[in-house]
Amino acid sequence: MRKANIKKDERLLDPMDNKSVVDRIIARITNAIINGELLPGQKIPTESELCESMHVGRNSVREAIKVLVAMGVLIIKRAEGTFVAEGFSDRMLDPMVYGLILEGGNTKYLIEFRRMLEVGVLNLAIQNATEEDIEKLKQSFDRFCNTVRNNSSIEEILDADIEFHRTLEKSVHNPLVEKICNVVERLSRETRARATEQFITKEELDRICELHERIINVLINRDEAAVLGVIDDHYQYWKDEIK
Amino acid sequence: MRKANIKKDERLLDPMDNKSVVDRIIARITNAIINGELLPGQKIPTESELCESMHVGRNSVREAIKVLVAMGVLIIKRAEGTFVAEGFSDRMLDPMVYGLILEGGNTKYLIEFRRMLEVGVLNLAIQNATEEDIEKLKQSFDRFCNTVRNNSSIEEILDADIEFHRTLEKSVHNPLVEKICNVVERLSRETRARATEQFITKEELDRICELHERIINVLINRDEAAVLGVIDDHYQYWKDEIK
DNA sequence: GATAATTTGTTCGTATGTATC
DNA sequence: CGATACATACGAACAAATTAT
Repeated sequence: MRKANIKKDERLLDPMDNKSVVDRIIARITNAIINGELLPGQKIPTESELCESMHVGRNSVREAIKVLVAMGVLIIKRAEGTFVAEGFSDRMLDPMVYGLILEGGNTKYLIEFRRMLEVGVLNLAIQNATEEDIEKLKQSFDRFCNTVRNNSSIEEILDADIEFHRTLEKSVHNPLVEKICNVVERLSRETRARATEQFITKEELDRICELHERIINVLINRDEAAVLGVIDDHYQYWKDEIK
Repeated sequence: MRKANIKKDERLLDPMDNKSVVDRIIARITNAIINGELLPGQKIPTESELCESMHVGRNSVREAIKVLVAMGVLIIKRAEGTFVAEGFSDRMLDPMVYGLILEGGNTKYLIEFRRMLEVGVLNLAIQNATEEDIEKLKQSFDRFCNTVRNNSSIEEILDADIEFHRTLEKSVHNPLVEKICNVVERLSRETRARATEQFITKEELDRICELHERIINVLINRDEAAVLGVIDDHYQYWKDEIK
């Protein structure tokens, strides 16, 4: 009956007036988490208890919990209980993955975003990386070069490349940034595999090793001014893949 | 019986061997979307049909659909059917929101990420913005200055600021970047509100107008070298809010 | 080690609300 | 208005997994 007609886009947590029973349960649980009633790692009431306390059916409770589990907010341990997750979860970025797929496989936007992320990561690494981080990065670089010069398959080279970038991202010391980079890398892997097939000549492989070395040098010298140029050169290869 | 024992971390879509009935249904639907069997905007089979074709209970189908709806992958039109979403949905980033909350309200990571995004946005805008975009941004800047100098409330100033940044982000012409910035802005709004209360003196307000103007100038002059400095200055204010 | 209790997983049946024709 | 199709919601029952006794 009541038309509500709230402002409009003030969603994003706190549905509150969503008539759906399931949504109300979701809101109730998430609010409890936000308010600190439910702390990370803590056990939430059993399904039956939630049914009773909220006067709703068990199936509705289950649907609500399932949603939160899929989002990575709750973790179910069967026959033991349901618990609030602690910190980030991989699956929190899954919906973004679906979004990219539904966006029509437009890899252009993804590649552009990835480039943006890499620039940001290098900038942040310049600020936050420790000497130990840099040491690890050097080791990662050596492994990458060995892989490249060892006549490895594209898959292996790509893995080594990703490992290098992961190490770099770790040196930022920001789990949020790390998780997002993670997903973007996995998503753009196929595109990169196709792009990588093109510069399989020895000279190009040498050159890409050199580019990685330049990244390390920029980091060591904390040379912010050089960041954009390095990443741009690094991207020049598969830039043409953008259709 | 069969233990499968897949490689390892090859999750991220394609669970496939998850014993859970609900997860299998989710996998089936998402795979159909990825393979192109189900196209964006298309209607998926009814709950009953899915029950029958997969030999599972109706509740399991409902739980699976609920999950995908919560992720923004499916859209239910009551009494009409359930449809595959087209493109991004705001709720695809909700899980990230929860992730930040569970990460212990550590706003440091969020602010750092936001700063990274702004640098990236400005860089991309320099590459992609049209003259028309810049014109719109100037208008947005004027509105912002008027709001600031009109003795407005913090809320109003913040809204005007966000509007300015939204305009800037639009000029990047990348929906993925736009969506992510969107969410990050909404998330960091509270933190910024607290920070903004501190520099309420007239001189500071003038200065923040000037900073916005500098952003525009950097864009007009396509001055990539100045990007980092501008954003850093822009952040100097609420940098101390990082605890 | 075996049994019982607890808790989640799955299914079925049924009734209700809501939109379309 | 009625008929139909579909989603929403509840309740009951049994299966499976884990823990505690």
